Amino acid sequence: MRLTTKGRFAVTAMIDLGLRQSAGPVTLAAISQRQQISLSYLEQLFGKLRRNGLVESTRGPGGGYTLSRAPVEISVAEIITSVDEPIDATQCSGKENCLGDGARCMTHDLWASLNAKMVDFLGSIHLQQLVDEQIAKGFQLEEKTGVKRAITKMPLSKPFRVNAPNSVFALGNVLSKM
Amino acid sequence: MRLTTKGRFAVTAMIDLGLRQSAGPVTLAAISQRQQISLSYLEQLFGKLRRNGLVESTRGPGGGYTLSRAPVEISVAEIITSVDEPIDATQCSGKENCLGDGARCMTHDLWASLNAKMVDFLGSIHLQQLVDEQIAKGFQLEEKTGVKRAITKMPLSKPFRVNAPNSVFALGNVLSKM
DNA sequence: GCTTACCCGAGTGAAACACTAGGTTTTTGT
DNA sequence: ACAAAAACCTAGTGTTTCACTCGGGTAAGC
Repeated sequence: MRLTTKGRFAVTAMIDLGLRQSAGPVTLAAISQRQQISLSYLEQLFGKLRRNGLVESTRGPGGGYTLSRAPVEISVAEIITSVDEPIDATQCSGKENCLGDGARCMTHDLWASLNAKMVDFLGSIHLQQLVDEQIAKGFQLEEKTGVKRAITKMPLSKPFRVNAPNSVFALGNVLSKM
Repeated sequence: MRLTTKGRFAVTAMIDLGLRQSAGPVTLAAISQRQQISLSYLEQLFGKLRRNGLVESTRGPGGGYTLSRAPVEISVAEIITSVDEPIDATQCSGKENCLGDGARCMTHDLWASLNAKMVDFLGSIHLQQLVDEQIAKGFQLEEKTGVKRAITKMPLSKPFRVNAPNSVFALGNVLSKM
């Protein structure tokens, strides 16, 4: 599993979806505006999410995306591994005797077990929890403005570019607390 | 926090260090050979580890690196955050009102809390545990070959290049289990 | 048949990754 | 004093990934 902003975008979008899907399919255009994520980028992410069975799509006007399962049954691990599917893990991929002289490759077992712990952990956090957290923090659904698709043309404040693959899980140096 | 092979290299090297530092400082050249990590790359990583107070160095012949604390007091989170120090987290870094119309930025709180959980988790895993795990799996220290620095010139099997920033925590799709 | 919205692939600049090259400095053994 | 060993440092280099744009295509609703 890899942790980047890509994963964050996916999780964020999924929460947005979880918060609003009660009113029917949610369009990517709407998520793009609310979460300031490029529409085309969202399309790529949701393509993967759909192919991994996390969301379902309905096309045409009034269409959009819906969660294909209850938010309780979607884990953060699933979302993240869906969008950046890992290619290969260890440099000695597969082979047991990676150091030549019969010595076991430390990296192998080690990282596998650490990986398992990570997946367990992120697998234990479900979308429902994150959605609830947002509601608890004061999220309120906007009133549906009477007519469906009332505001067709809007200023549309383009999501500005962030090109940096900036770090997820940023934090001040942990050491400073010791 | 970002999870890549960079972090894995650092953790692996630190375990190697933890396993052998009882016999005095460990050279990067030795770690490089054992773990198949480029020497210069290791130097860069250990430069950061040293500046973050995780290891101490002694120069000159017979020198090398030692852990600056007991393995019980070094967490995986510290190692990882030491080598790839995060630059910036959210795209709306710092600002509260990121969406303009007073709406709070969902990403902010959300990712902060998820981050905290991750750091807590990786902070709860200590080097000692990983070292013990290796010992349990059959690790044995080589006999010190009498003379210090006995084998000066060796075949030296150069670590081969892996250039891909390949994924850490790789795993088969989680979905397939559901 | 127009609009809406999902779908898809190819391409792009910037950044990070995983190194290499080539040095300098400090310490040790002779 | 000298050479070797080791840490230290800076500046590069090719590849990959990130985050995104562009330009179309396809399915559904009015």
